[in-house]
Amino acid sequence: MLTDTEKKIMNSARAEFEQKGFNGARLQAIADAAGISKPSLHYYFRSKENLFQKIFDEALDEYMPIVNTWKNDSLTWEQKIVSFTQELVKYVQNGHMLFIIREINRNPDLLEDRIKKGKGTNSFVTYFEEMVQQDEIQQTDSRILFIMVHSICSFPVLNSQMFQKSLKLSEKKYNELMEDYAKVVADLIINAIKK
Amino acid sequence: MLTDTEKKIMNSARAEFEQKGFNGARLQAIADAAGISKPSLHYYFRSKENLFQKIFDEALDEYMPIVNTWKNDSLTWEQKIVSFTQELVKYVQNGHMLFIIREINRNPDLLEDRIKKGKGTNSFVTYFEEMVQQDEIQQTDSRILFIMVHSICSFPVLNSQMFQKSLKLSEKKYNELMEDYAKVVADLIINAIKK
DNA sequence: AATTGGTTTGACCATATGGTCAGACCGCAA
DNA sequence: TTGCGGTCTGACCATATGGTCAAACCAATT
Repeated sequence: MLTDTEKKIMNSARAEFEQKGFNGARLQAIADAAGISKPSLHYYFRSKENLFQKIFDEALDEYMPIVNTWKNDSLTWEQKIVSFTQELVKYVQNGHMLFIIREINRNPDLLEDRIKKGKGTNSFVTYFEEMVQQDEIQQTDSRILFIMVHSICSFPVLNSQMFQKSLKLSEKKYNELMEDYAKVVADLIINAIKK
Repeated sequence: MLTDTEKKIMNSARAEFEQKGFNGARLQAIADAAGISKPSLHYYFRSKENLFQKIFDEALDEYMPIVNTWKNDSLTWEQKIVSFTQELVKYVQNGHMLFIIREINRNPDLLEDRIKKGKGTNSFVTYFEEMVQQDEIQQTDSRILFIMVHSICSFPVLNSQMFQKSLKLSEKKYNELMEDYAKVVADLIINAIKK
């Protein structure tokens, strides 16, 4: 269990690391935001590296907890796709996607270490494999579908700044467009793979 | 025109900044890689900030020089999509996409400044607008199509590490899959928007 | 009141890093 | 040869930053 102080530290550390990245993050800033002194940081978490590991691990743990959609047998495959895309977009919007990608790129060992530690990347590959078996779906490589759906849902959030400028939209307008996007895109995907 | 030394510096600076990010990059490392001394860096480029700006601007300039596809009138719209997706995937693979996204996220002013400086983000929005007019295409929001196509092509490259682990593929196998991906995905997009 | 164990911090250290400066180096024109 | 403009660098500086340590603080126990 985490003490009160540890929670405060984790919270401000998460904010700092996510916004600035490992290299940009400052322990002093984390300490200040948590309302404690720098030595206290080291008292609870040995080092910057160690604190970062905790935050990063946590981010990967929380990566996509959207399993309900797939387990719900009363949904048709079309409904599952609609629900999944919407949930995924929503998830990425509040999530740690860019943080994870950025830091993995900085240091690929982060993923390797984690896999060695047992915790795999909990993916939804199998769900896609099953879905593609459906009679009404044309023959499709489930892996390609898997990658495509994730891309469609994640990238517009990651790259929002560029898209906003390209389309000359305010942040508000862009977010409005995103709501449409999630719906329209699900239909397009369904349309694309339906026989 | 750039002197020989300036070119060497730009090259090693580009490599360093792209791999480590602004905060992770070290001027000493750039100087070493260029085979010159640190003061020489400051002689040619006033400061780290300034050198970074040059590299970043250049990266944005080179962002997607794939205009030929669209200007080629002998191609059907289907062929254009096929060609465009393949070119785009190829571009992102060698490109600076993650670098750009990472740094914009670190400091959104980077984009703002550039737009104020006149250089817009050269997008392909208009091409999509025109294409969607086609009779054989069902009514589609060109902006959504624009975002979707870019996402499909860019994200698999950015997030390659995660996808590799999720799908339990070696880097080699993943790159092979990517070749299929570019083709298959074009068909899926066409299928999705065709009447 | 005194002791003890866990918690917290001011003061400090070693190192890394961006940046500066006086002077060396070098090709070339006078 | 000399002088000059441009190029280049060793030595140095100021500051930021991760990390340490001895001492203070404090609640609970005896």
